[in-house]
Amino acid sequence: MLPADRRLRTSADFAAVLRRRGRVSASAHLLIVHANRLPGRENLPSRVGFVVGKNVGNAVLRNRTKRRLREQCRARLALLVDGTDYVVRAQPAASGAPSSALGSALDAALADLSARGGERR
RNA sequence: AGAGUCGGCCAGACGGUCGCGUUCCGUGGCCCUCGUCGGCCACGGGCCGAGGAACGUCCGGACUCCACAGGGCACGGUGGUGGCUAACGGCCACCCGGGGCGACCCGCGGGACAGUGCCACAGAGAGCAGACCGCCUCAUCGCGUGCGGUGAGGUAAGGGUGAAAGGGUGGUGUAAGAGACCACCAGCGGCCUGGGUGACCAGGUCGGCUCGGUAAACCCCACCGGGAGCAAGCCCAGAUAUGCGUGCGUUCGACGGCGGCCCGCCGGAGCACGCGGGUAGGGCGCUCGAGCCCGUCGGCAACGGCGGGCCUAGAUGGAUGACCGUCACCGCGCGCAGAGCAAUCGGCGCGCGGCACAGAAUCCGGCGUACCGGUCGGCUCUUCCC
RNA sequence: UGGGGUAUGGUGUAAUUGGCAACACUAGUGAUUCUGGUUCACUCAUUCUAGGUUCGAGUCCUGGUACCCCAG
Repeated sequence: MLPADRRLRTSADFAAVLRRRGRVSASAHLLIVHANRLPGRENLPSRVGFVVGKNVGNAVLRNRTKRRLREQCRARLALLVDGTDYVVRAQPAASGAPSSALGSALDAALADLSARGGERR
C-alpha cells in the first residue's frame, strides 16, 4: 500500500488541490486526476489522495476500489513529480474494472500531465 | 426412499512475491528540563490484524458529565403466568386462542356491568331493540260462503337485509306464538372439592334463562422511565478584541438547576439574538470484558455455580490490499467407458464461467434485515423391506 | 449520535371522525374537421413493501425499503 505520509490526510489539502486548475480526465468513465503544486511544498515528496463517492457503490465496494487504486499508485511512485499533489477521483465504472485497466488509465493521465507541464514551463 | 419441520456449526484451504496499520526487539541519527522504559525519525526483524450479520440503528445496559428538598398534573413505554438476566420491548418453560394428519408453527394475549364515542350501505329494526312481508284474534264491508278489503290489537316461529338481528335441538303450551314452561347441549355468573407457585385445568352443585362487536377509538388499571451522549468527558499546546448594536434584567429576580407545565426550593448578575474577530493541532478516554474455550455440577430449559486454560483489531481521508500458483466446491459444454428394454443415472478427464450478503470506529446483551451454498443432529408423516 | 417527516395513475397534488380512491396536465383510442389545432367521450392505480387489528384500511398498529429535512 501507500505509506501515510505520501497520502493527502486533511480536508483542507483536498480542497486546495481540487480548487486550483490541473484536471486531466484520462478514460473519463474510469478516473479523473487532479494535480497541483501547492506553495510551501516545493522540495517535499509528492502526495496522492483518493475520492470515491457514494455513486460508486456500498462501503465494501468503495473501500476495495480505493485500495486497488492505492496499489496502482504505489507501483508508479517513481513517475510522480516531487512537490506535486494529486487527487484521483473514481467514477462508478472503476469498481468493476480490472486493475490493469485502472493502471493504464493512470499511466495515460500521468503522461498527459507531464506533456502539459513541459509545454507551460 | 420421498416429503416436511426444528436446531447447531462453517463462511473455501494451502503456498509464493510486493505492500499497509498497531505493538515489541535491535541498529543508526537528531532534540532536550539527560531519562539505563524520555521524545521524534529512518532501516531490519518478530507477533497480531473485520463479521455472522461488523449492517439497519428498533430496544436494553455499562461508562462519562450535569442534576440529585419535595409535591401535583401531564408525557412516553410495556401488557397471559412463572422463571432467566446487569437490564430489556429479549430468551426459556407453561397456560389460553387459532392453523396443521403430525413433528411443529402463529398471536401488542389486561379491562367493554367506571364512563364517553363509533358500527357506513342495505334493512321494518343496529343497542335499556324492531311489526315490512307473513301468522292469529276481534270488529266491519263486499260477494262467488271461505276468501278479499279496511280498522283495532296480539305475535319474534318463518321470509328477506346485513359482518353482526338478543342461544341451539326436541317437546309442552297457545287463537297464533314466545324460556311462558320442561329435557338435553352450548355459554355466563356464584359456591364447593381436587391438582398446580401461578396463568389455568378437571369435576360437582345452584342460579336467572342468554347479557353484541370495537380499547392496534378516547379511556381505565398495573408496572417501568432524571437529562444528555465517546463530537460524552478530561488534559496539554496555542490564537483573538471582558469589541459593537438591540432587547430583557440586578432583591418588582432576567437566566440556570428543571426534562413538558405549575407550585415550591436552591444558585444568582448577567442572559438572549445579530454583526465582527480567533481556532479547528496533539494526547488520554481506547479496548481485559456482564470476555472466550474446555470440563464438571444444579436446572425440563433459558441460565447459573465451581475448576482449569487463553489474550483475541484499535484506524482517524480512516490500516487487512495487489499479482500469481495448486487443490477443493457449483454450473454449462465436449469426450471416454459403464448400468438399464428405455427415459435416465452416477464415475473419470478436458475446457470455460462462477464462488454470496457484506467492512470495525466507546464497548457489551438482544431484536430485525440481507445472503451463494455446505455440513451435522433431533423429530414427524407416507411407502417399502426384515 | 440524537430528533422529525414523506412515499397515491406517466407527472404534480387531493381524500371531515375508517365506508365506491378525486382533480389538473401528459400519453393512447375514438368522434367532430378536407388536414392540423381547439372541443367532447373513453382508457391508464398491487395507494412504497410484508403482515396484523376491524364486517370493512390510502387512513389505525408492527417490521422492512427508499428518499428528504433539522441539531451537534
